[in-house]
Amino acid sequence: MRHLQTFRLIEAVSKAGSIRRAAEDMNLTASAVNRRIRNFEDEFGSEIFERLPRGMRLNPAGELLMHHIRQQRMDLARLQSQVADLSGERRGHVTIGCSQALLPYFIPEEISRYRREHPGVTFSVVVRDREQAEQDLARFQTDLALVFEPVHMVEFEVLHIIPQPVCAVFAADHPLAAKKVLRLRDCLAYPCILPSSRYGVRHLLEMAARRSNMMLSPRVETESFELIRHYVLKEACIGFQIPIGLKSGPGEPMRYRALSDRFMDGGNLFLGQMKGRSLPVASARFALQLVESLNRYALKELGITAVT
Amino acid sequence: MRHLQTFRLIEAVSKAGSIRRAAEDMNLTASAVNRRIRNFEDEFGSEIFERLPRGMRLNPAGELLMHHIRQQRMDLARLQSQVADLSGERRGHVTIGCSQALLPYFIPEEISRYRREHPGVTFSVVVRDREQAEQDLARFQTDLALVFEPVHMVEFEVLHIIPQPVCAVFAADHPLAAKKVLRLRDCLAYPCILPSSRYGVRHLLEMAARRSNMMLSPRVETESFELIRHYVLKEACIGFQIPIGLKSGPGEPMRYRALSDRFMDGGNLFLGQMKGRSLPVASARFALQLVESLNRYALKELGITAVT
DNA sequence: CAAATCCGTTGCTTTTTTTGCACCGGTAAG
DNA sequence: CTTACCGGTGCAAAAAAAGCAACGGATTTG
Repeated sequence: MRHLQTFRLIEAVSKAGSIRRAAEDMNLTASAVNRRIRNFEDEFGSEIFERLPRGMRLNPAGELLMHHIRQQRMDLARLQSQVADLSGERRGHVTIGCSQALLPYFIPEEISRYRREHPGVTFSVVVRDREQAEQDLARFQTDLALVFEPVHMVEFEVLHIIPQPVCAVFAADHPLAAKKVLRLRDCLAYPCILPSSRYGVRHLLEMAARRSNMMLSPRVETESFELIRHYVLKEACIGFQIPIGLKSGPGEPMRYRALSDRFMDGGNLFLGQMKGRSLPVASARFALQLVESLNRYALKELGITAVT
Repeated sequence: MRHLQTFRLIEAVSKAGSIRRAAEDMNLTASAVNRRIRNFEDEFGSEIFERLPRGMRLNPAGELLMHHIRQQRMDLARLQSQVADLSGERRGHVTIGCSQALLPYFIPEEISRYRREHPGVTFSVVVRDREQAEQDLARFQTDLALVFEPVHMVEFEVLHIIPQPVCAVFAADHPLAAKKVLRLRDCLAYPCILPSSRYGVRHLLEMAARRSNMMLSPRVETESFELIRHYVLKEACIGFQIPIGLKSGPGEPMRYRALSDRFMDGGNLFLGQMKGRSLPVASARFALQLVESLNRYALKELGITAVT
């Protein structure tokens, strides 16, 4: 869009850190970029960059402006989405940030189901840990976030919550498979593989271990939930995950069971958006579908009628 | 601001009803305006005007866009206000729509008090009945509205409420001045002067009259509260107003007393803004001061600690 | 029914704005 | 010191926008 060019330049400069680099990125000369920004600052009534000897950096006014720009851009996108919706054709693009646990079953199923009804809608799925997911929302880089135990920044608006206990994961022939009730202590008797510390599951495990005076000493520590799921099939060890990312059944080589331990808190899976934003039509509808599906899941798998 | 020129043109066309008239208003030729709008429609992805034989009119998409434009413009103004505030100098402009009753005492006092502390802030006061006041808010033409008994559209966000009983107003030498308790029936025994029907006071009076099987037959009907206040001094008749627009005291030639009648409901004075808007710094602070003052007023004059 | 009026639109020229290029002065690092 | 990189500026070229004049269509008016 033509009249937003100046905003794009400002963003480019703020990202590149200098006019010259930004100019290169945008296929312009430094002088053109320089002049546009100076003109804008004049009209705006205030400088928005600090001129450092090595380049430019947004000053506080610029930070405010940057937020306005992103907001404005998103508003425009939503508007266009509404207008497209007005003419009957349901088109649009949904960007969702979600944690790894949703990747194997939940998210693919949901997207495919949504696209079955609205083939004109496309999706971007970005995998983020709970902290990044919220930052992305605040920067308008995603429409929705579906994360386990978010850090709960102020700008996160919760659309739905379902509980997710921490589950132990092991091969079907593992000794623990015979036990009816699993405590953390039982699991730690065996070697284990854990997600790294920035994930919610690890956090909950650490807290439980501390409270019951135990130590977590993983054989393997990893960022990848997928690795965990596959690793427990190779070596007789215990992994930990949340149930929404797992599948049970007689044919599955893997078993899982929720930990039942008075020191072990369960976590929650949050669906949320940027506070106060009104989402594009497609994203809003997809969020509605997610809420409904999460409810159905909670009822079926957990026997719970979730709140909100 | 340069890059908003297209938006201004769109607004002008929508207001003027034709490209040619809009072009004249904006000191341009029709062809220039026409081309800008067509270009914008191309980029936007949808037509925003209906081409009628006698001119142009916004279509639904255009209406949505128009709202976006106004919102966006206001956001920018708020941003600039914030930035100005950042650099220490408190500057800005407050636009408030209010009903006539606030004009003689309340609003002048409040504005002058605010400006005593922040001389850099300027004000626009527009006098509106309750319906217009809310429309202005929705069109981002005012920041705040202070009105008696608004019609309560969905977009009105209430910032504060204080109750205001309907009061009878008469000359100090009027027979009613002797009575301790005033009922509507007492007043209607005398000739009266009433505000016209779109005002809240008249509305409440009508309802009370209907419920008690009486008729309102005003000698004079007027849009002007000021006229009412002065007229009761000339002819021995009764006017009706709300107390915040009245002044009592031994030196005053005029008396007023709240109607105490089981059929007569009191009304409320509402301070509100457009739902979901975040106001410019100056307007937000002024709203805060108004809330505080209204509270003080309610406590002192009405003996009430108001809610919210 | 025809003339007049008002509308949006378009080809072409002119004006204005924006960009590119070359270069300046200044700061920081090697 | 030299080198490299930075933001800023004067001037010419290029691109975008505006003005002008005219066209075709629809409505109103005489």
